Amino acid sequence: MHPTTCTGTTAAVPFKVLSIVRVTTVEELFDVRGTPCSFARNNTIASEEAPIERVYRIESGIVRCCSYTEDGLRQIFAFAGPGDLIGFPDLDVWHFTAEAVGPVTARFLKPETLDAALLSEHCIAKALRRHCIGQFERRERHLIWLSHLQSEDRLLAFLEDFGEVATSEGSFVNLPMTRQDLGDHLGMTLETVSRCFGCLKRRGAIEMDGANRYRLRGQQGRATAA
Amino acid sequence: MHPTTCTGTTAAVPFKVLSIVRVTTVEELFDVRGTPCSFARNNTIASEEAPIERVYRIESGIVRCCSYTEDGLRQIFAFAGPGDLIGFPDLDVWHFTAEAVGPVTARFLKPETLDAALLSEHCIAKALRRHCIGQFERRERHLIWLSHLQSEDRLLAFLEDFGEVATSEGSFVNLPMTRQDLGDHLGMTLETVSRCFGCLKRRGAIEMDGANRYRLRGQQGRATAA
DNA sequence: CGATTTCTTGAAGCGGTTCAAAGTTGGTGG
DNA sequence: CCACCAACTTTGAACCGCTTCAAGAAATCG
Repeated sequence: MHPTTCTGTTAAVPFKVLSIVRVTTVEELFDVRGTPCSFARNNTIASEEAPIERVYRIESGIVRCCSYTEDGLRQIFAFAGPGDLIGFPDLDVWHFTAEAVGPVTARFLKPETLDAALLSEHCIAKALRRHCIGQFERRERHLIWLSHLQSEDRLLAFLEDFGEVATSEGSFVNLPMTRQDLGDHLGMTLETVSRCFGCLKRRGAIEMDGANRYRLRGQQGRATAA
Repeated sequence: MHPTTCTGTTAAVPFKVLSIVRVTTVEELFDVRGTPCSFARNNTIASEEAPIERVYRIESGIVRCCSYTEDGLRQIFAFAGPGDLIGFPDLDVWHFTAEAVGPVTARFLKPETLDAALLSEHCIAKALRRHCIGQFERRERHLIWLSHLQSEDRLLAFLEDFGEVATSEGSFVNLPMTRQDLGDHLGMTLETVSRCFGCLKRRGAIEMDGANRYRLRGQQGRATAA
């Protein structure tokens, strides 16, 4: 039907008029229509089972997306960082809990706003589909970590992955979450996480500056020989 | 824009004219436009990294969706059964391998066909988004199994889950996959899978008719006490 | 029927958990 | 500025569940 020019990256055009302008990317939509908000450390941004009244894009800080089992165990599915989206407009209720690991700033949209954009702009619909699939692939990678890597390599895989997204200051990467958080993400106890940090340091795979800042050192490969 | 009546379930209207008719559900789209095909046991339906030229809906049989790591280990993400969709139109290449566990029949569409439907029918777009999110939630449940349940409960959780979808003949559920397949799905060795079947039988949680047919027996709860 | 694959069972070894205690960090108030 | 407290991290030792290796039983197929 109406052919639409979809540019992948959009330069930050200084919009002042909100009404007529066509918004053709998800990023733009949040920039133009999103409402800023912020959360303190350990605040709950969204609760599992609660109705979805806002969908978020994180601006700064780290959010843990997790689920609590009936026996009180916690599984952290992902740590979401700046630029990441949280929530799908098509769902009625949250399927996970989102909590601020440290201070977090974000922007939110009403699901209806995003829904309307999906109807009128196929580019946005496609971008959202791809986003969903991307998350999907992340979960599958995570599954592979849990079933095929043992603790030390699991932690290393995470650190490599996290380094990609996280802002590295002076080439050290900030790790705002606790050992318990990491354990609940990687399916191991906090003690094992701590021990693995020790092993990785001794092995020379990582360097650390305090307990919460790390830097990868070269291509160290796996502890387990092929 | 054009408001469209979207009925969740569509009665099997006997269409003979393919051209003008509007197709408003994914099911209908596969029924009307899909091409039937079939695969023998252990045939590869799709290979990871290969371009996506067809998206499938399974009609009969079970398909394992998996990925092979560089060290030759296999992770089975899911066993797809009748009615399940395999492949996303938005991706260029397959992000997993799909193989027939036993004989499989399916229907396929060209991604372009589905893409076109997504553009013209918002109902279909929404249905596909929900499908994707559903798969997503499945992976997250799987993650919880892997990190918080031990082998016996993990197998039981799978058997409960699989029983939901699988066709039960005389209330026994057919389990066409091998112990190795189950192990690669549940993150344990084939020996452990076998041993867990033994434990579950002894516990009275399941009944078996041969090695590949099972039946759940009541609410047995978990082996691990709360 | 023999040949191959799949399943079951056993015994030893190892990785991660559990429980326990000490060390470290960061924030608060005297 | 230092003392104190709470939260977090590190380290140690015993224990347990799963893996590994190995052998035998059962099912499947030409």
